[in-house]
This record gives sequence, C-alpha cells and structure tokens, in this order.
Amino acid sequence: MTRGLTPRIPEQPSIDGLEAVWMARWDEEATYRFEPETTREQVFSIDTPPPTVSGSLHIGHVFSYTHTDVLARYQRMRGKNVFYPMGWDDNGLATERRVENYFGVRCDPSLPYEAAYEAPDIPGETKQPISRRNFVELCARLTAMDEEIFKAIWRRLGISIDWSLEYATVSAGSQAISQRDFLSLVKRNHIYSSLAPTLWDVDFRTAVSQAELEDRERPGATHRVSFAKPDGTSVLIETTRPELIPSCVGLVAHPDDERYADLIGTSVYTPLFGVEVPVRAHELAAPDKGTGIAMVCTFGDLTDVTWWRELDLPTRALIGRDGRFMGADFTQWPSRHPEVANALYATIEGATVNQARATIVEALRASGDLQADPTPISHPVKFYEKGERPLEIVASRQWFVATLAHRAEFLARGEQLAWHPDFMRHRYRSWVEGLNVDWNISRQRYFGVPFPVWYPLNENAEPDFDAPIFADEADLPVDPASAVPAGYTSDQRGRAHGFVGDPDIMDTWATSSLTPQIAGKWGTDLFEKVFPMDLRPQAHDIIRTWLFSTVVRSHFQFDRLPWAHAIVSGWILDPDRKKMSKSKGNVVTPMPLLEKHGADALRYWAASGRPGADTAIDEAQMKIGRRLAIKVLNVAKFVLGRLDGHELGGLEQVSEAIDRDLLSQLGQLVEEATLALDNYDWARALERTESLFWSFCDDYVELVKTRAYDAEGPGAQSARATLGLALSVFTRLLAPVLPYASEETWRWWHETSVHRASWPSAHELAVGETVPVYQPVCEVLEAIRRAKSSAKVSQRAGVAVCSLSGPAETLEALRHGLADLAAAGSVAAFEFAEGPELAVGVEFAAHDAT
RNA sequence: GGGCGCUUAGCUCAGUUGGUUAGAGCGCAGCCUUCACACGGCUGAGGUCACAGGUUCGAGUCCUGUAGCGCCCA
Repeated sequence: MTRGLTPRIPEQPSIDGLEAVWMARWDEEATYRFEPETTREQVFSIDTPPPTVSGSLHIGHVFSYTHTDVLARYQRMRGKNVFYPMGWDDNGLATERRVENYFGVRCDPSLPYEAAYEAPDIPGETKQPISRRNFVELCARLTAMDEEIFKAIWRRLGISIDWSLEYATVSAGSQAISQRDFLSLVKRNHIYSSLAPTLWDVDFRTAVSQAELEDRERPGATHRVSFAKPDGTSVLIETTRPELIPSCVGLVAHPDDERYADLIGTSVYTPLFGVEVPVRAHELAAPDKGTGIAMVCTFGDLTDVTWWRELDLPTRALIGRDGRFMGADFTQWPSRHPEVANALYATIEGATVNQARATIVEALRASGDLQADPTPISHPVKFYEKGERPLEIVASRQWFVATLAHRAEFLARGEQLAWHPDFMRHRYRSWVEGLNVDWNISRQRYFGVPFPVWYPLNENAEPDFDAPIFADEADLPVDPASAVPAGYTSDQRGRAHGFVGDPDIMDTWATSSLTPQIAGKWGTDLFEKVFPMDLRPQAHDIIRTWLFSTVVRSHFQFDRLPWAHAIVSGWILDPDRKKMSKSKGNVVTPMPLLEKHGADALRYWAASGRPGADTAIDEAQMKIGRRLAIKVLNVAKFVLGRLDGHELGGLEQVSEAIDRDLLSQLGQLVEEATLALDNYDWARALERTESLFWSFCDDYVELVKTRAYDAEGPGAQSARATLGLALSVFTRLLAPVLPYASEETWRWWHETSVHRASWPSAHELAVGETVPVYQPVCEVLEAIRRAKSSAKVSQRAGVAVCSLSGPAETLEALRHGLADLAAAGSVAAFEFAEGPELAVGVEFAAHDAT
C-alpha cells in the first residue's frame, strides 16, 4: 500500500477569524519579503501610493489598494520577486491642519521651544500658540499614531506589503533624498527661485501651486465702471473686482477690436484715484466679454499676470499676505489728485477684500463712475483646494520647478507610459497642455522638508537672494534653521554680514514626487534593481499632482519614465452613487465593513471593480464575496475528504471523458485569466474564474460525487485526480483575490503558502483532444432538475426514464456521461432518439411522483 | 468652450477582433432540510441593449448625430 494523502480539515470550516491566524503566520514565514539578492529582470516593483495620514482611511483606499495587491500577488505567484513597499505621506498641510484641530494648537514660529510642553487633553476654544519645534513634534506624534491605525487596516485587508520596506516622506532619509534632488536640479537650472506673482491662500498664508487649484462656482457681480479719457469723455470697462481699481496698471483690448483701435497707445485715468494708466492691445482680451476692454490690476487673476508680464506694466500690488489691503502712497504714482486718492485709500487700508469692495462701490456710485447697478452673476472663482476664501495673487519669493519650458517633453513621456485604462492618458495630456505657471514648490508652512539653502546678509542684515548658499550634499538632510553654512559661525545667524536660513518648506508633492527614489533607496545598489518601477497605481484625482510631478522629477534626474505602467482607479461612490467627501458626511470607513463581512469579502467587492471605473459601495457584492470564500472552504473540505487516504492522482489518471473535458475547460480558463491579469484586468480574471468555479461546485462535483466515493477502479481514480487537480488550480486562481480562504484550504494539504505557489499553467492541465461532454451533460442535469422542480418533488426523487433526443453527435457525447448523470439525477434508465436539438424528457418512478 | 467616460433585466454590472434565441449575481417567486456547504442547493419569471440615422447578408458591438449622467482641462 502506498501512503495516501492525509489532509488536516477542520470539522466546521469558517472564514471568520482567518485574518488573525494568517496575518501572524505570514509574518513568521516572511511570505511577502522582497529578496534583495536579485536582478532587475526578476523583480516586479510597485511604486505604492503613500497615503496621507490625516485622519481615517477611506473605503476608497481599500478599493484601489486591493487592485494593486491582486496584481502583486499574481506577479509573486508568477515567480517574480515582488518589491512592494508601503510609505506614509505625512508631511504637509493636511497633517498640520489635523494637528491644529486634534490638539487645539497653532504654530507661532516666534515662540521658543518648550521641552516639557504637554498638549492640552481637550482642545480649547482658541488654539494655543506653540513653537515651531513643539508643533513639529506634535505632527510627528500624531502621524505615528495614525500610521499604526492605517497599518492595522492594510494588514487585516491582507495587502501583501513587505513591511520591512516601510518609509515616510518626512523621515531623515526621505528629506535627504528630497534635498539632494532639489540641489541637483538647481544646479542644472531646472529649479530656480524668483520674486514673482504667486497664487496665495490668505487663510493658510502660504503659496500654492497650480495643481492645488480648483474652480468653484460663486456668486459675484459685474460692475460697469468708467475710466476718464484726457479729452473729458470716458471709456467703460466691466469688472467683478472693483476693489482692485487702486492697483490698476492699464487697460487692454484686443488688437483687432476696431471700437478701441484709437485708444490703443493712449492713456486714461482710473476712477476715484485718478491714476494715469496706458491702454494696450493684447490677444487675450476678449472682445465679446463685457465691454471688450478690461482693466489690468496687479493682480486680480492669472490673466493679469500674463498681461503685466508681457506688456511690461508697472507693479502696484496692494493685497497683503493676510488678504488685507496694505499701505499705499498715491503721490508715488501718476495720480492727478494724489491727496484725494490717499484720503479714499485710507478708508480701505487694512480692510479685507469684501469690505474694500463695498467701500469702493459706494465711492464709485457717489462719484458717478459706476454706470447702473452691478449685475449679479455666477462665475468660477479660483480656490486653493483646501481653502475657504478665493485665492489672491501676491508677489513673493519662491522656488519653482521649470515645467513650462519642458512641456513637449512631458507630453512625450505621457505618450510613452502604458495607461490602464488607456483613456486616462487624456487627463494627463490636457493637464500638461493647460499648464500656465511653473511649479511652485515653496510653502510658507512648518511641517515638511526644509530647503537646504541659506542667504548671506548684507550690512543692513538684509538677505541677498541672488547669492544663495547651498548645503553640501554630504551633510543632507539639513535644516537651515539650526545648521550653519560653511564659512559662518552660529552667532552670525540673522546678523549683518551673517546669514539666514530659507524659512520655507517644500510642497508635499516636491517630496512625494520622489517615492520611487525614496522607496528604492536612491544611491544604493537596491535602486538599480527596482528602478524604473514596473507599476504605479493611483486614483485619477492625483494625475495632475502625484503622477505628473513624479514624471517631472524622473525626467529631469534620469531622463526616463519612473515606471512602465500606471493603473488608475476610479472613485468610490456612496450607495446612492454620490462622490464621497467629508463635507457631505458620507465617508465610509473600512474597519466596520471588514469586521462585518471579512477581508476576502471586501477584496472581492473591490476586485469586481474594473480598472478606472467608478464603483459604488455595495454591501450586497461583499456578501457575494463572502459566500464565495465560504464555498472555497466547503468544496475544499469535500474534495480533500474524498482524497483522504488515497494517493494524489496526476493527469495520467484522468481517464473519463467528462473529467478530461472539465480539465480542458479549466486549462482554457487559466489561459484567459492569465492574459487578463497580464493586461491589468483583474475584474475579468475574477469573473471568468468565478463562473467556472461555481459550475465546478454545482455541477461537476454533483456529477462525480458518487463515482468518487467508490474505493477503487479507474473511474473513481479519475474522479479523484480531477477533483484534486481542479481544486489546486481553482485555489491558486482565486488566491490573489481571496488570500485568506485560499491560504486556509491550501494549508490543509500543503506545507507552504499558496501565495508562494506557482501560478497555474495550462500545461498542468494538458489533456489533449477531448470529447465535448461536460456542457451537454450539464444541460441534461439541469433539465432533470427543472422537471423535478416544476413537479415540486425533491431533487433526490427517482427518475424511471430519462429520454434524450438530439443530434447524433450530442447523443454520442452524452453517452460518456450517462453513469454520472444517472447517479446525480437518480435516473434508472435512459432512452435515445435523434432530433434537431437537445431535448430532455423525464418520467418519474411511480412511487416518487406522488 | 475643448476633451474623456458612461447609458444593457427592479438593482449592480459582464458582453475581447460584428455572427444563432443578449448573459451573471443580487433582489423577487416557487421548490428542496441532499451524508462539502441552510453563511446552503435547485428552478423560474424578468430586457424593442438611452434615442435617431447609417454601413453590413448580419449591429448591444462599427460610423454619424442627439439627449441624460459623471469627470478632466480652460
């Protein structure tokens, strides 16, 4: 006697509790460890999105990270050395906001550090001012707490991260890489600093970049205002921002607009302030908008910036960093009545934009320069995406990445990238085509990567921004607020002839755009083995930020794409198909769903979402996933119960036609699923697999049940070998989506993890030519069931005669399955008749039909 | 204003290069406690594939246009 298989099967298999067991086991066995001794060809590397740690995880994270994990598990089973790190994007404004609210504090850089500082237990009504260092410490503390919560969810969900590769974008190593790339790009003039009009959020009091802008529809009003010509007549302009009249520096009309042709090249006087401004021609002036002639202010919007720059107009910036009107002296400007102007201006100095607008409109009304009443309109206004008040444009010194000059190269990179789904490339293209300012990476904030830069101070202790002192690469990371540049001593900080550190920090994306370099440890051997990465997964909302900025940095530094493929996930919608957002209060967090349905169930729901498709939260779909996972356990229990004590049969024992036909179809499924996954279509692979798997459970297993119970004989051996092979293949096909149920059953009869098992190949199931018997046999079985169902008798009821008619070929195929059909359908006898198509008649045994 | 996607059963969605009678699951209805599974099984009803043209022997699929929904860019 040969020793048979002895699987370890629990009495009552359950999917509840599997997560805890297998999470621990995968840790012990280092199942997902990246093997550093490797070559680039062996590696599949993933540039995982580091979530922003600013509150609770969103169900949308579960959705898109599951897609990535399915691909990672697939590649691992294909034999790839999967590089799958996880990072946390914890620097930046989102974290600062959360810390301010969570602890009830705000950063005041003028305060000294308090070593023994304790944050309030309960946030107070007003925010407690604390030093920058204390503030940064609280940021670090809260992100560390948040990261543990996030990590627990990823682990529970079964994301096959190698946690030894964990990184954070604010860590010393990340800062060093970020500063190193910064210095390198400065050296090559891809990054420069400039005193320039800058998009500015007056509440956060920081510059923001074009990528962080959004248009919001807001009520406003157009005001028709007259500007005086020297001859005493006037010209009308239309503006939604009359409060900017004091900062007006010119009027523009379209060069082809005959109405204003005579005015071009002359001067007019601004209302109220009497400042003489030129009238100029520019293509961007829209003849059909308002009166066709517009006032240029420094600065009302980005078009003003363009006009100001291209027409070389003067600068009369009046709105300060706090969003209030700063001081001005009209005797310095060409006003024909500076005293009147100064007197009026004094009434708006220090006012907010809205207050000033009301004052100016009243004054215009009084002076007769306002033609008719303002017309209410609704128009798009630019906001910082996290902001509450419209952006202003202020002049300030900032560091910029030179994106505009390289637009064509970035467009070409977008074409090179393989997008999944392909149409997402349009989002990238239209963003790059629409770029209109260079990427501003300076932020006037606190928690983030500082610029490794100091400025020398002159005899008046004023910085010379044109002679920046850069840190030495060997010293990175550097905080210029505490470190001292070469050639200076610390007591020279802030003194005449001394130095001062750049006070700003970098935009979050300035560092997040380097995740391939950070995760891959740029500068070490590892980097060459993982870069450029194979895959960038992300959601479509951050194509213009994370994806684009990463392409920019890689292009400048390595002259290549940072990855070969990008998969772009859709949005998660609430059950009413509304986009989830905190303000709507419809954000769903994953943990309660994980506890209710189980990780495999959530993964099933996520994996059913096709690449790029917006998907609604659907608990019904999770229940189906749960049912599938339970079915995996139960069918494995049945199959392994049949194999118990028998030698595990191979393909050579599969002798029965129906068994061979099933394996043949399974082989086709393997090819199809493999092709789908190679094309990043996890949903298709799952759907096809699931479909044949249910047929296997409901039909094939029922058909061969009796035969497989026989102790010996070729038919029994064939059934058992088929059941074993099919179970093995199905388990592996489902393992990427259902890692827990698959692993549980796999370990009943294997020593090592299914997640390290090899992905099935059609070769394992190569039975050669087969008789197409499975399909018609299933149809007959179905007909017998239908007959019993409509006769309202038990499915076990005996059938005296089952008459089969159909084409000779079909009947011939069916003869191969008669014994199984007889057993599964309790059929005593079959009759045959030729006919045009398959038809089944059922005659019940007399005593069963009652 | 430019661009992209979607529209198939009550619901959620498949439908790969055009090819018999358009599929699945859920839900609903009926039946069955069956020795892997009642956290189950079986069976059934249910659709003029958004609309209008066109190409074709043949269109859910290709082309043109229209409408609605969603999104991106300006």
